[in-house]
Amino acid sequence: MAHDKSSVKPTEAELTLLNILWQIGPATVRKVHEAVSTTQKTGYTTVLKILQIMHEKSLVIRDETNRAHVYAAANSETHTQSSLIKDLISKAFGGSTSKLVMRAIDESTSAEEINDIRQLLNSLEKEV
Amino acid sequence: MAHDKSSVKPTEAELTLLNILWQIGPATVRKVHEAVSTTQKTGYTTVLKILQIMHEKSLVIRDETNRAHVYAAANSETHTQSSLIKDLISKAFGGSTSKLVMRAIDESTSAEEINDIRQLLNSLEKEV
DNA sequence: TACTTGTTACGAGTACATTCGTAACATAAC
DNA sequence: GTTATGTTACGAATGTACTCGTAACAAGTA
Repeated sequence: MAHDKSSVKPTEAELTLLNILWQIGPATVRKVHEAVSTTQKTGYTTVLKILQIMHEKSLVIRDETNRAHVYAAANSETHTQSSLIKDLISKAFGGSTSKLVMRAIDESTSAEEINDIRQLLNSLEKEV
Repeated sequence: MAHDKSSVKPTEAELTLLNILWQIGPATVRKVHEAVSTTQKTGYTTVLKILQIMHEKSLVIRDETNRAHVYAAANSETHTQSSLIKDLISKAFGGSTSKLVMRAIDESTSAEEINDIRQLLNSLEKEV
């Protein structure tokens, strides 16, 4: 029950590795370590250990066919993003999605970003 | 430098207490504990200790005039919400605000919520 | 003054997150 | 078969979050 798939919130270090796995797809520890090393200085066994813990938590799946195990994210990026957003909405926005959206748009200084959001809204208007 | 005002991200327990302080305004430990007790079973000294830690981190300010100190959130709810959103955007949405907004809207099942967001978008369209 | 009440301060224990060194192991190269 | 290389597994150390019991203290009450 404790390590139920949907109830596990990845930690910060775990989220970093998930981002890499979503980007490059299933990968060995070595590949993940190479990728993470471009932005941080983290030891190889640290990456290994975190992936092992994530495996215990079912945050990743692991193919043990070859000697170098191949890790992959257990959940899609979309699914994880949704769950992180829901968590933030409930803890900091009183459960109100629209409040979060408004606050996010307040932060959006880039014109391109605003355009993206505007287009999204337009398509929403048409659908409903 | 470590406890610079803007760089401190409240922990989960801290955010719970901040929510209470934003709601009821400046309050003693007793008041905060009473409020938190309606939804959780947390000891009085636990609330006290967390408020003391938050004071060290400058997440709250404290009036020591009376024997029972009066605590208040150091930053506005809006400011804190913005900083939490920025954090999430950078860690789980590749820095893209619009991606977060889209994902948030995907989650928004309530018609009322969607209406709120639509109105927000309409006002945005007019402004720009 | 002694007692009761309510408060802050302190310290310790538990749990989790993160780090990495070392050992154990498998496989390939020689 | 021995060695070198690359891998996983294990365990320990550190730091942070959270919890609460107990002590110390302040102030009113009898």
